[in-house]
Amino acid sequence: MPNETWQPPPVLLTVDLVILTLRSSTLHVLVIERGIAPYKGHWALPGGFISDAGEDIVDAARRELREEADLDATSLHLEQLGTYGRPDRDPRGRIVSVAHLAIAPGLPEPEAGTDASAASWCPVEEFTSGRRSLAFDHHQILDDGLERARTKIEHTSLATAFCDETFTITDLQRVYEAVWGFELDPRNFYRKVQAVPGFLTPVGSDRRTTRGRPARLFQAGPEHLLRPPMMRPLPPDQNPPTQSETK
Amino acid sequence: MPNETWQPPPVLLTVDLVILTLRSSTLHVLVIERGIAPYKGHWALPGGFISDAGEDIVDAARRELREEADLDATSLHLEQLGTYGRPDRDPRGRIVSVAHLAIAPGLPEPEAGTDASAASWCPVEEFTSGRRSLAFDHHQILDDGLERARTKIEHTSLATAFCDETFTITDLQRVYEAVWGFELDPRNFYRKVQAVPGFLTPVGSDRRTTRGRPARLFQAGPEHLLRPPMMRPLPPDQNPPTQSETK
DNA sequence: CTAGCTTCTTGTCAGTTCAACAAAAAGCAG
DNA sequence: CTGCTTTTTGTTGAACTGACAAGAAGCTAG
Repeated sequence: MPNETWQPPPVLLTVDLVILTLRSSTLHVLVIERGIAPYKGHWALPGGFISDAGEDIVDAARRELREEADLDATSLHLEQLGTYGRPDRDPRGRIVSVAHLAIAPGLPEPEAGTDASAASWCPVEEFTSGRRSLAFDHHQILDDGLERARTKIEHTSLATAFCDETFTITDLQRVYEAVWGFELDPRNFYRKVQAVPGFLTPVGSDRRTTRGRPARLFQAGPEHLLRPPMMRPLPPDQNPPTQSETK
Repeated sequence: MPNETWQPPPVLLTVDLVILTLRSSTLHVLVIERGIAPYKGHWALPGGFISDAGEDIVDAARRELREEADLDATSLHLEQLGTYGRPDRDPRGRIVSVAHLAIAPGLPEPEAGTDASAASWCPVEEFTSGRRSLAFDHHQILDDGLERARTKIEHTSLATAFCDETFTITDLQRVYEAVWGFELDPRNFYRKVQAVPGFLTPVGSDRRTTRGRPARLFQAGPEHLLRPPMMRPLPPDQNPPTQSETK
């Protein structure tokens, strides 16, 4: 019970970033090699302290995005993921981190930031498989970010955030396949995405070609919520009882 | 750029709670009348400061749930909603709040807690309609909590958290209707929920009755993710173009 | 104790969607 | 032109959806 003299204990606030992108059809996350203690020399998610008492949290996330990844937050998707405050998560003391999820299209190779000795894109599979590990509770944060991405591309247009301004339907399919981790039928995918009102806007008869038949170009449509959603099939180990079988 | 002497600014951390329940088929939220400044005498969401530097955030939420609402957190749904840290959100200074969403079944009339002069269930419609207002940015938090509930009962079993241990399918339908704000066909609803594998487990031939034919009793099943999801129909103002019309 | 009322449960049926596969279209390389 | 790749359009049977009818199982009133 708080008495008259009790004062709430102050904590230090950081932002951490799960920045995802697609490189050669594989899902990558941006990680840094820590240049300072604790966990010096280990891999970690980019992030840092709130810079001053007047800085909004999302502004801090945007700033770190710029400082540590040289990415412009105005052009890419950024959302709050969750707040991680286990008392023992940081050996320096009570440090609470507001994690964010960022989705970036394409490519630019990142540069080392202020307190990171190296920053690089790494396939997420390196971490989910356990081959590489992350400092602090960043493994948990990454898992939560991936799960958020997996479920959110089901019923929102988030997948378009992985693509450039204009893209083909096959480009979009690569996003779904990389995030979900299995392949989809191109013919059914092709019609399904176009059947969702407001998901995609065709950009005038423009096309682009590499090897096969040229593909139509689209851009993200006005609708953020996908109805009907792009439901991923259940894992193949489950035998889904159909409504008729159940009766 | 942080120099050698720079120290991250400490902030004060609070937890706030959006506690939802159903009373006579209407969605209610628990609000308190603030007993202390700021906003003394205004309505607000229950919440409070982290009690000490070693308290985990979710533990703080559980504690506030007990202190301010006399609810046992072990038996009800509690999840993190989001973190609100606009620099000007609290006139006392830089106070960051980790909001949580709690779902409670039924009934007990709450009692006034430590720094709340009154606590009571209030229909959410009072706030969403603008008839009543909330202190701080709690209106935003409530809106976010409601939206989270609306979308989450679509593809998770969250709706069962509004019900008692055992419940009828009509009970469950009332939850969906209250949260979504419109009525559903009982006959289609009846079969739809039972067609989702793992959503409901029938409890042995038990029944219960008030006026009509006795209804079967169920309890929450083992599955947390609903496949297929309980999709709400789109708002009636939209004319959904069918796939065949689109072609 | 039967008629009527309420609520729960099962049936039915047409329109729509979905997944799997075939096939056509459109470019390029040789 | 022939073959190869990739994109786009068709087809088809099974499954799901939403709207509604009808039966089942209690209670209450007369």
